[in-house]
Order: sequence, then C-alpha cells, then structure tokens
Amino acid sequence: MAPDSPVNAPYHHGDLRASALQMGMERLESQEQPDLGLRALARDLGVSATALYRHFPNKDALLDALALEGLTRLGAHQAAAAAQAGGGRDGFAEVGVTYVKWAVENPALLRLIYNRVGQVDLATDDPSAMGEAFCQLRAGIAATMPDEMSRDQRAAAALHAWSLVHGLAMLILDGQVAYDPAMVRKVVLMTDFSAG
Amino acid sequence: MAPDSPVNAPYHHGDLRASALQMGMERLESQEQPDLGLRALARDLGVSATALYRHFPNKDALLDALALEGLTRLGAHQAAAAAQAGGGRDGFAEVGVTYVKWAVENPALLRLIYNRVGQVDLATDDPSAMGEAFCQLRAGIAATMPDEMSRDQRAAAALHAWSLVHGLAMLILDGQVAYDPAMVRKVVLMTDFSAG
DNA sequence: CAATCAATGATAACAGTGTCAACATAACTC
DNA sequence: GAGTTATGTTGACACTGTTATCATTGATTG
Repeated sequence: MAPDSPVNAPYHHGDLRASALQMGMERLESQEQPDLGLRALARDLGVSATALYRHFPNKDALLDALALEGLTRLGAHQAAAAAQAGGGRDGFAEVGVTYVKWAVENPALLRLIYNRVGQVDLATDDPSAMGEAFCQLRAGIAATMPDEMSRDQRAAAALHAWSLVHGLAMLILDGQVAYDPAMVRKVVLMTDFSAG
Repeated sequence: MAPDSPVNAPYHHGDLRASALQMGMERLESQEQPDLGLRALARDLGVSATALYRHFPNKDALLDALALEGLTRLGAHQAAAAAQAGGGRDGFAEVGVTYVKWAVENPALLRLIYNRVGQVDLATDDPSAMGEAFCQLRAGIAATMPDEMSRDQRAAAALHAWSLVHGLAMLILDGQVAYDPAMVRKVVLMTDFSAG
C-alpha cells in the first residue's frame, strides 16, 4: 500500500520521462507563462535536479517534445474541424475560427510550438517528427481550399489562410485585439480565393 | 586626446543608457538571437555588471525601451510606405509587402516588439508609450483601407490586413515558408474588401 | 540463484544569469 | 570649498543549465 509515498519512495520513479512531459503539458495548459525550467520541474516532481538528463539530452529536447505533442494535438484538432465542416466559404471560415479558438485556449502551447520549430537544427535534430507534424497541419489547411484551382493557386491560398488565422491568433495572444468569435469569422471571410 | 582610452578611462561613462540601447539595437539588427543579458551587455560595454541598474529598473525595462524604439521605426517605415504607395489594391499590396520585408530584415526586433507588448502590465508600466506607438501602426494600416466602407467594415478590414501580413511574416521568421516577395504579393492580393 | 551490467537516480560543482545592498567616486550646486 | 546627487563598483544571494562522478536499482546471464 502506498508504494510511492514520501516515506518509502522507490529509488526509481517508474516513468520519469512521461511524468515530466505530463507536468509540462499541464503547465502549458493552465498557465500563460509556464515555468518549464528543468530544475523547477524536477523539484516539483520530487526528483533531483539532474534526473531529467537521463531522459532528455538538454532542456531544448524537453521543450521540443512538448511542442511536438502540442503540434500533434493542434493538427488533429484542425483535421477534425476540416472533416466536420462542409466545403465552401462557410466551411473554410469555420476551420479558421477553430484555429483561432484553439490558440486562445492554448496560448502557451501555441507559442511554444512556433518558437521551437523555428530553431530546429536540421543537422542534429530529428527533422522528421516536427516536420511531418507541420506537413500534416498544412495538409489539413490545404484540404479546405476550393477544388477549382491550379496547384500554384492552391499553395498561395493555403498560405494566405494559414497566415491570416495565425497572425490573428498571435495578435489576440499578444493582447493587441480582444477575442471575439464573430469578429474572427468576419475577418476570415474577407478572403477571396477567386482572385489570383 | 583619447579621453576615454582604456588606460585612463573616466569613472563615468558619459551616456551609459544611450550606449546600452545602441549596443542592444546593433545586436538586434545583426543577430537572429541576440544576447541581451544585462551582464553580457555591461561586460561588452566595459562597465561593471550592475551599472545598468542606474539607468533601467530591471532587464524588462531595457527590453521595453528597445522594443519601443523598434516599434517606432516600424511605424515610421509603414507610414512612409503608405504615403508613397498609391491607393487601391496595388497600393495596399505594396504596404503589405513592405511590412513583411521589414520583418524579414529585422527578425529579432519584430519578435521583441510583439513579445514585449504582450506583457506590459498596464498598472505599473507606462501604457502611453508602447500603446501610442501601436496605435500609430494601426492607423497607418487603416489609412490604406478603401474609403467607401462603414466604420465596422474598416475596422475588420484593417484587422484582416494586419493579421495577414503579421502572420505571414511570423511564418517566414519561423522557417515555415521561404521568403519570396512575389509570393508575398500574391498572397496579400487574395483579400477582398468588398466582402462583408 | 548469484554475479554482472545497464538503466536510472543523487551529489557536488562550474559557469552563467538577474537582482539587491553597501560602498566609492565623480559631478553639480549653493 | 562643502554637501548633495548621480553614477559606477564590489560582493553577495538565489536562481538556472549543464557536466562529472558516485550510488542504487532492475534486468540479464552464467
């Protein structure tokens, strides 16, 4: 009974890597500026300051793992939204509103995702994980584009859509504009894919 | 001659505040991830580690001053672009392309600007400086909007434009998409302000 | 089952940071 | 010239990421 109580805590944690990632994810979900320091995490996990180095080569690796998990969630969220929403302008607007809403509900996680992906060193880091996850997100965005487009037009339209919702999300997260779903929808609908 | 040579350096620096800001700005301009630590700056300025505390209450104050300077430059840059570019869709596209180009040429500075403005505590910090600078940027953006719009439409259109170029700039800075001026123009031109 | 070995954790230490208190020096003012 | 203010220095504290070394556990193997 109580095999991991403070008095007779086992020397080995069980699954420290998973616990650290879970705690980090909980902080990313519940705090706007979460403290993801290795020492702080280890302390709150009841483990020594350097124990996490058995599971992550350095702090950036931990952050990358968290960012990858967040990106996977975002991609799944967007894929589900794209599948549920119908085609046409309304469907596209729905998917865009979904992106901004997710960003508002997960501000620290979205920031971490984009901060991390920008500085992956393709030489040392594993380019497949993060890269593939982003490709999936891009594919989800491109899936909502109208069919009657050339490939160049589709690429430009997808980039337009991504830039629009991402920029709007960032402005909201940075406090430049208040979050208003109706406003978001209005702004997203100002896109004209027939122009090109 | 040579009153501030290393051998007989004066006890007082002259204008340490301005020198620190200048060095910080030089790093923001020349490096993608500049080291703006107080100790590092002081060291390279040939001054003790805590000397900067006579000119800034803390590190955030230094960063805020740099961000404000950057925002002022960006605002002036955009205002000039808006004044030079003609009206209509082409003029609007030109201003948008200008924003993205400035971001690509000043990545660290743009990041600092938006990172800092998001966490100004309106209770303690001076809300007028940064806030006014951003209002000017917004005004510059709104100035390129067509005239035949209602006020709500203008607000939505300005937000759309800002989100679009800012998001596109961020995606480029984060390495998600390569910088291509022609592509930027194409993407910006996909906006239809007559929809509403 | 016992001995070895790899995986995991703990301790101590180093370099670096932001920040404060106490002290020193220069510049300015009356 | 004396006193006050502004500015710079030293020393310290509490952090942080990181590494090297040592300790303990669980697994593997003879």
